[in-house]
Amino acid sequence: MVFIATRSQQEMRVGLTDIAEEIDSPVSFTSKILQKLVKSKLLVSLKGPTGGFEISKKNMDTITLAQIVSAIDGDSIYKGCGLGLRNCNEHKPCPLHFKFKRVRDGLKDMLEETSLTELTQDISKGITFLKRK
Amino acid sequence: MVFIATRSQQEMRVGLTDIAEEIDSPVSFTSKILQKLVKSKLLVSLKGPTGGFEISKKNMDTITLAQIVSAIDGDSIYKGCGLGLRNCNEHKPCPLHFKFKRVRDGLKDMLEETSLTELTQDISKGITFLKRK
DNA sequence: TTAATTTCGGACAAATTTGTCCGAAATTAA
DNA sequence: TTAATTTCGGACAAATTTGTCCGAAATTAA
Repeated sequence: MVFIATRSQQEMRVGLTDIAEEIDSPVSFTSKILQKLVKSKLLVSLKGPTGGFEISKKNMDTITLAQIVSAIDGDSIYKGCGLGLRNCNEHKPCPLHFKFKRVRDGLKDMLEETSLTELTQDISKGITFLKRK
Repeated sequence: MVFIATRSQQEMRVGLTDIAEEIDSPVSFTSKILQKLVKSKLLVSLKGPTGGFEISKKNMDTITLAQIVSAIDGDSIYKGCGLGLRNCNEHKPCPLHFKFKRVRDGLKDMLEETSLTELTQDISKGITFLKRK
């Protein structure tokens, strides 16, 4: 998504093969994940020659990492007891409940507060990288 | 481990079947995990009638959650890039590197700072629970 | 010594996640 | 209209994780 976003900012559409290559992921497998993102409306795909994937600039600002994660893996990361107990809840907490909650909320907050544009900007500023050249 | 620890504090040894039942986990599968913990010396097992598992009190204080996690799953949780990139490191960070590091270090610190006795004490105080009765 | 009880270890099996293949559908440009 | 190019979708396959089975080994108590 970060790679597509950087290209979209340059008004460039990017093909499946380029994406897969950039992130070192199998083409067909990458395709499956992109399909999920398209279904979740986080991404637009266009078929045929000159086709590929793109993210509209307006969308880019509103897309958070949390949305991307949910689109791909569902929201199972946010659920469940740290010890895997079925009966654990706020009222009957397991021994790890509150400490675990603190860590998980940290992850949740990070994902919800980080936008796609934010990461994309760091790339264009040259302070972060997707692939060593 | 928490369950065994609470029993060990009462000078009681506990059998595989009791452990599996308490944590709602298949007996044989539980057995495999306990074997790993025994090999890592976090736990002592005794065969034969009146046999079972126990944790020496002195060990209990020194055992951290991090040790337990490492014994079962290895230390893969502490490694790897948040975006799954191979070339990501401090010097060539991926866009998520530092934010991800913060969250993961949060988990790492929590696991390293929490001792088994600590969780066990909360149980005996009745402020946390392993199984709803 | 013997029978009962318990963990151990290895070989499997089931479930889930990750990855592959290929024809169909859609679209572009000539 | 046609050929080329691209994503889509479903059916599979491989790899990994989770779970099962069962005989062997060890130990206890009678």
